[in-house]
Amino acid sequence: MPNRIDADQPEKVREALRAAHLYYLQDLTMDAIAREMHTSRSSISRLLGFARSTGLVDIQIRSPYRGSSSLEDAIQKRFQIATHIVPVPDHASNVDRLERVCMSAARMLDRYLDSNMVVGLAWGSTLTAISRHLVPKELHNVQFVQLNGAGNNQTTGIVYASEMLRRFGDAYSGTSQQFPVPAFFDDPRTKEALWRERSTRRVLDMQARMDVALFGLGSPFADVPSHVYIGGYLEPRDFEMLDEAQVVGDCATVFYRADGSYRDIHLNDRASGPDLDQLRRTPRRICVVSGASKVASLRGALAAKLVTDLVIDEGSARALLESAMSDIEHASAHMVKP
Amino acid sequence: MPNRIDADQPEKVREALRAAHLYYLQDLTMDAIAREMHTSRSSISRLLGFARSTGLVDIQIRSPYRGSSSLEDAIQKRFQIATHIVPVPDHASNVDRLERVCMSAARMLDRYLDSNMVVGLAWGSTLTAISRHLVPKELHNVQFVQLNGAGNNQTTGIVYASEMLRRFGDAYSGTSQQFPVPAFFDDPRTKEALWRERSTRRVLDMQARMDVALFGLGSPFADVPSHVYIGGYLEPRDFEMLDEAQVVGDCATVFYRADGSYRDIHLNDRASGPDLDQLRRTPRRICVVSGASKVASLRGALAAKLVTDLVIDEGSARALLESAMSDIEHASAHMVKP
DNA sequence: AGCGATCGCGCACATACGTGCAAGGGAGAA
DNA sequence: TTCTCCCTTGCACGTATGTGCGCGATCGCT
Repeated sequence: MPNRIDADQPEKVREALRAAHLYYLQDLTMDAIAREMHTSRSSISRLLGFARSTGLVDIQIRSPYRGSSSLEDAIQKRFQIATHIVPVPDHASNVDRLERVCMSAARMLDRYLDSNMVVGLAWGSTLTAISRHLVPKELHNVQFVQLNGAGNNQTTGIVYASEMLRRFGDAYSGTSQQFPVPAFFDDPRTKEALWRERSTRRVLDMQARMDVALFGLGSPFADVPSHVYIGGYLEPRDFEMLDEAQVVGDCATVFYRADGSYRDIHLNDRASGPDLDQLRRTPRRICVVSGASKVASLRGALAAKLVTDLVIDEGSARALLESAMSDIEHASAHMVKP
Repeated sequence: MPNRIDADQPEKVREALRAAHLYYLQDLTMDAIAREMHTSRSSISRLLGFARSTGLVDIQIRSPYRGSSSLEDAIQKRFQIATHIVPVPDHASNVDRLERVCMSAARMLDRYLDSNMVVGLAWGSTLTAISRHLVPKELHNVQFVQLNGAGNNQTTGIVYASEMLRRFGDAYSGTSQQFPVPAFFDDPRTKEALWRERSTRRVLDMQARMDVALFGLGSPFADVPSHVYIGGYLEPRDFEMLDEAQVVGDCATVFYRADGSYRDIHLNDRASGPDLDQLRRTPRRICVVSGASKVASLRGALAAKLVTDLVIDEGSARALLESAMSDIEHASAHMVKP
């Protein structure tokens, strides 16, 4: 868990900066720094840990302009989106994989955020995992807004959602706006009514003004199906409808098909997530995907043009490309013998 | 010494990026990375060293908006320049101090540089030291140009100057333009004549188009007097002239007084360095100073408005402020009893 | 093909680093 | 004032990391 935000202990921050400067810019050993700063080596070790975890020290990996991974390049070319591949061994468990992708995503996130931005956050296991690994950055007037409700008929889920929002707010000194509605309504008319309420409108307006949206994807076929599918949010007959409608996944509770279509999926009328047409007006839409079982869902999201920036584990990236390749083969096979 | 530039071994770079990602973004131990990458732990250690030294991993210290060091703030306010204080213990030797300031400066430098820039480099012990600690960064079409000649009546100094330029060029994939003239001419007319030559004009034109200038300062009073004063560049009667003219220091062989004046110092007619009026048209002028014995020189340079960004060791920064404070006291003492 | 030079790799050792634990010290409450 | 609680510090230990050295592979030259 990251240390408390730094604004309150100016003395400690100064010492941490000095130690960090000596360690990272002058290559001194902690021992030498301890002598210079008249304290023990272990205190310096802790001080440096503090400096890292509070973002005073910022460690970035920069791929020398796109020559880094041919996988990244290939996806970039094929789908026209910026991609970050997260190296994860193929034999890693799904939990491990998610954790590692989200840790990497969290640490790359500050490249995308800046002061005065409105940032939309989906609610789900991906976002929760990311929120645990954020590295603070000093920003002003950042607003985080929840994209989809978290409640179901058993729990409001609000504690988890608000915990996640709080962590984002803490890390970037921003404010956060909860969206205290159920993930899915039983009756679309309730949603319509609530959507006209001014308190709801405030959230929706904020969503409409987003500069960045951050989300994972759901997949009904995933080895670890997303919250949405197992949390008691949907009834058996809802699942049947999903099946009939050939849904391959969802983004913040809004469902889509393999070809990216979604407008005529009735379940979406009851979903709390943002209208995807509107989501697409957000300039940057960062999608974090972990696990090859989500590739079908991802392809749907890509077809729907929901994603501008993708963070994905290596194995899934490979699977994504392969599935795209085999499409082409099928297509051309289809063409040569009509 | 930094590793060779990375463009030539794409495989090694890819591995280094992967290792760096796993180490810095996912917090794995080198041991774990070695297992994932099927190699030995020591190879990973070396690979990470490579990644750091080639700038694939970029470690920055960010002061949370100006709350960092009150010294930095104070100098900022008093002299209207951006300042970076380098922490160095007071008892450090002059060589140590220079080395550490220059290492820090080198590692901060990439903040200032970008593609397509023209960068002027003075020639002296400060710049040579900086050049030894540069961290590479992938840029395009950067041009480095030498600001002052290096030759004297005993040696051309060209090998050292070109070595320094080469290191800059290597680190930022730029080209470099030497300035193969003596530091000081014996006869100002020779300089005038040479300055009309087209080959010289090319260099001077480039200097006129600089986006960034990087230089140390000379001081005739410094504990370790700068190259200029001990390298056999000046005759005994030149020193007398400096004394008479009340010179306190030089920037790239061009001398100035405590009040910042320099136009009427005749020695400057024979100097190879840039006209200071012209230097001041360069948008960013970064000055690196190490050692309190250069404070008088620095004050002259500040009075002449030669500096927009200052990198200085802590002790000297303190000395600079104190000297400025005592001026004010004297001034006000003068005012209360006229 | 044979030979030497050169490079990269892993081993093993020395050093540097992170962290549980107990003691010290300061702030707040009684 | 005194007691208590909590936070911070340094110690000691185990782990993680850096590096000199020797071996084997590779490349180029004759």
